[in-house]
Amino acid sequence: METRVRFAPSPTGHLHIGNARTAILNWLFAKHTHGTFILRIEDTDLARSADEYIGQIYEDLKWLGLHWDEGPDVGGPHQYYRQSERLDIYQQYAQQLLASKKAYYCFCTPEELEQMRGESLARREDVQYNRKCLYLSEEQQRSLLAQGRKPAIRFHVPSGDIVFFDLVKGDLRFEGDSIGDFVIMRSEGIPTYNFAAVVDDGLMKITHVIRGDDHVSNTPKQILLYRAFGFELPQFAHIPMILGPDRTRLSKRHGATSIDHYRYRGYLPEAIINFLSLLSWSSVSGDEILSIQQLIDEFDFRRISKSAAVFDIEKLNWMNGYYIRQLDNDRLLSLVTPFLKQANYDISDQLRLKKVIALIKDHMEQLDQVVEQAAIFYRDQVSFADNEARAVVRKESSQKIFWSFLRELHSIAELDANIFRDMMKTVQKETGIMGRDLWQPIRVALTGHLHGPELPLIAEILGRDKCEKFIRAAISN
RNA sequence: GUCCCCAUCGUCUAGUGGCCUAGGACUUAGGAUUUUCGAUCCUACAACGGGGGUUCGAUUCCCCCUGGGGACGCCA
Repeated sequence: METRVRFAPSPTGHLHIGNARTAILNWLFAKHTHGTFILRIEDTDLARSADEYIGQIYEDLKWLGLHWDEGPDVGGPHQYYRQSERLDIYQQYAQQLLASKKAYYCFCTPEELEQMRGESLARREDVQYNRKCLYLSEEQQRSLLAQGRKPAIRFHVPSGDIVFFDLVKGDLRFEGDSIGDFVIMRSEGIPTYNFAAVVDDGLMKITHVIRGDDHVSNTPKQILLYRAFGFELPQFAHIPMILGPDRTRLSKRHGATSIDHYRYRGYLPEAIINFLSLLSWSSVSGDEILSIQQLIDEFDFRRISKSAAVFDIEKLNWMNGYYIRQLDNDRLLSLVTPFLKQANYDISDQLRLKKVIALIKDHMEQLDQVVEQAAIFYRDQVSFADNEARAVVRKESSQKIFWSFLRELHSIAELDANIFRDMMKTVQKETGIMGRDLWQPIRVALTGHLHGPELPLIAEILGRDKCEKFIRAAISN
């Protein structure tokens, strides 16, 4: 049987890390099984949904490389793929439940419901709808309707346990009595999430529902709906949540959580996918650096752990740096160019830029760091990073080195890495200073930093004249 | 309050009764290399939440406790 999975985000903001992980897992599974990956936009929350976010979701997904086979923009055999365009379908299915008495009108107002909830809570009782409207007679309903009251529609939850097998959680059991009659249609004729999702998943013939852990308690409700409609039940796979460092659900207060933030900071999609895959999952081999193809090949629900995972930015950074180091220089050059342009660097000398990139490649964990890393090559004046750097330059021995270095510089016409090394040897002999004490002052004079890329190559790229200028500046500092 | 789920180094995880003196990765600390820095390589620190069972033997199976998370909405 062909597998059909869907990623169904709500356009209420940017694509979130957690949602992205859900999308990735759905996509990986679709690829693994040669199935169909569907994008469905769940925009039934009129107040919070916005069209602009739909475009952003497309962009983020495309950037990650997760292309969909059916969706609002590409169409497909189960038109439409935006819930706001399917309102009449939901209406029709709701009427069907009403007719078969599996659902009923509820005239309670939000205020009344709120009050009821408050009272139950105060009495330390279960907060469930009390089925007040279930017992309304036909006449009462008619008169309420005649008054112009707009009722919501509630599903009448039958008693009895609901059991199902979850691909990652295993056997799950819920007591029917612990589930209250839930609203499937709001008074304005808009479906609620649980209802719309089931109608769509049923109609779109979704075979596997892969989604976040936070939906497990929705699942029994949905199963009841599937049964009420006679839809074939999909397989469920509830993947663990991603947590912040304080072990609560990852959210804005933990820092950047939207995928586009990571895109703009210069994280690589393959690093993001690799990293996110490793949350609550591990490969059989234990390898952690895995290509997209390997992730597709190795996808297996049985290897997804049941417990939540903390999002560790440190490890993501390391992994992104690793992926950057693996990039070939031309590719890195093109990836990094937009950042340099944005920072107004004069990158007309591409040959020089290439040397710069090759040099700082090992020092980057995010692409946007190219701006600060390359800064030393695109300025006319050295500024010292901190007091420690300034102190190094001011040391008496450092000043000795500078004078000696300057003399050497005057004896040459052109500077390259090898000549620089020879010069350093001479300076060492002349001053009797060696090792760190010799190299660090020159590094700081040339770059302003205590740390940085290989010094001879820095000198080569800077060139004779700039080196002279910077050393002179360090002397008079 | 009710329902559901989870529990191995600081973090991500391996582990499905003996191979575990619990393995790997990130982080941190040392070292090697580099006459400097980074990258790289090596080494080290560091965990089975507690209590009961079952068993010849429990990280692994069962129960309780504790801790954490999620849901209980005319949000998704």
